[in-house]
Amino acid sequence: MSKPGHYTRTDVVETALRILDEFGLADLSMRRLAGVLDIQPSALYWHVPNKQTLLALVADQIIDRAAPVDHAVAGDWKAITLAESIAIRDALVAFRDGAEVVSSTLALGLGADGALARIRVGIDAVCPDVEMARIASESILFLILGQVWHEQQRVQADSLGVVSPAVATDPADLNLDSDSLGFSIELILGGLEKKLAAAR
Amino acid sequence: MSKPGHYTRTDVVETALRILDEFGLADLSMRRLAGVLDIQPSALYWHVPNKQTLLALVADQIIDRAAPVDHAVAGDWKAITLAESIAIRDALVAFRDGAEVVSSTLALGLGADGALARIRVGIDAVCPDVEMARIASESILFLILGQVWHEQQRVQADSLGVVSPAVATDPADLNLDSDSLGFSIELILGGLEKKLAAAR
DNA sequence: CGTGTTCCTGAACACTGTTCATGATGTTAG
DNA sequence: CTAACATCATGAACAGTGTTCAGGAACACG
Repeated sequence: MSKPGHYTRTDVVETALRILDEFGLADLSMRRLAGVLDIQPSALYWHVPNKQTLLALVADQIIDRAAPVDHAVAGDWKAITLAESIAIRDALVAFRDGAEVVSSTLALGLGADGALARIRVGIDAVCPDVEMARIASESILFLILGQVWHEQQRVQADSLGVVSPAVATDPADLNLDSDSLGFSIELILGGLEKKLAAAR
Repeated sequence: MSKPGHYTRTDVVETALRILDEFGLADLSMRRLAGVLDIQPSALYWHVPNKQTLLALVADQIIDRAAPVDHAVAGDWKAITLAESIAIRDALVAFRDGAEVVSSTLALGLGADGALARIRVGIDAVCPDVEMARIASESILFLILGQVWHEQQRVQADSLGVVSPAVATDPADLNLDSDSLGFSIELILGGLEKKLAAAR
């Protein structure tokens, strides 16, 4: 970095994203971000009203970078929803502390709505009750966020050497966790299918 | 407060719990806690190694105060699991920012394991696959935490007057949210029942 | 040339969690 | 009764945090 000229809002968000990925959310401070950009901390407040909305923009970036899903190749509505969910999971895993950032942004209602929208498309196609569809897709989103957050926090705890090496994160467990997320989503989709059949 | 004598660890945790409930997590600082106890902030570090474990103790208190469930009166395993889940939800709702405190404590693996244990009892009774039972109960816990966290954050946002009054929290919505949590848990339990039937 | 917008400086405010040497209690042992 | 000890607190300090604000360079437009 240390470009001499002026910065744009996009530059600030992208740099924040890099700091987040390299050093984690705890080390993503306004002063550090300003330092990397070779700028005074106060200068950041021209681009962004406060840190919370900065984090919301970061969260949006994380979600927006989730890989697209080809619905034709995926299959039926359950396969589509599952594929979209995995895509979002992968996007969260791609950045350090991604789940925590998106979680709090979502809780504050400041953005990252794209995630919910992508989960909903497959469900809306077969679920006429919009309230039911909302609850089901929100449930899946909570599942993803909770799981990935838990996983990422455990990785960080391991790297700090707090946990005994016997239970430390085995690389093989990551695939296993991906499977377990798929399994829990299948639980919800199976339950939803049952409800839909009963309603008809 | 402002008792002259010495304090015990329980006193500290209980006072923290009261501050949390009255002013929220953001206003629960070590200095404020010390101030309420009429004590220097450094004195807290005799009772507790750091703030994180203090919050873990607070989280444990929140979970421990969840109302017990009479399994005989509840019904089958699904009814038991649902009743336990609702009990935990109510415990989280009982304290301001309760879901956020328990969430982060759980993510850090510092406590609040009682919640997961209570959700598991009904599932373990019918699910022989322990891995499957673990995933299912964790899913339900994530669902509860995500939902209540979202709800509590929205209430706080409303009280700050950030949101338009038209979408502000209607007291009637609280029951509705309780219903929606029950519904999403039923989705998982229904899906699990399906998987169990298929396995046999 | 002057006016206005854009982006940034530098200092300050009011906090935060945490550490450390010191000290005042009260209990227990010789 | 006195000496030792664990218990619980003090007060100052350190190193950070998000945020505000008056001011100042650099550039574009008419």
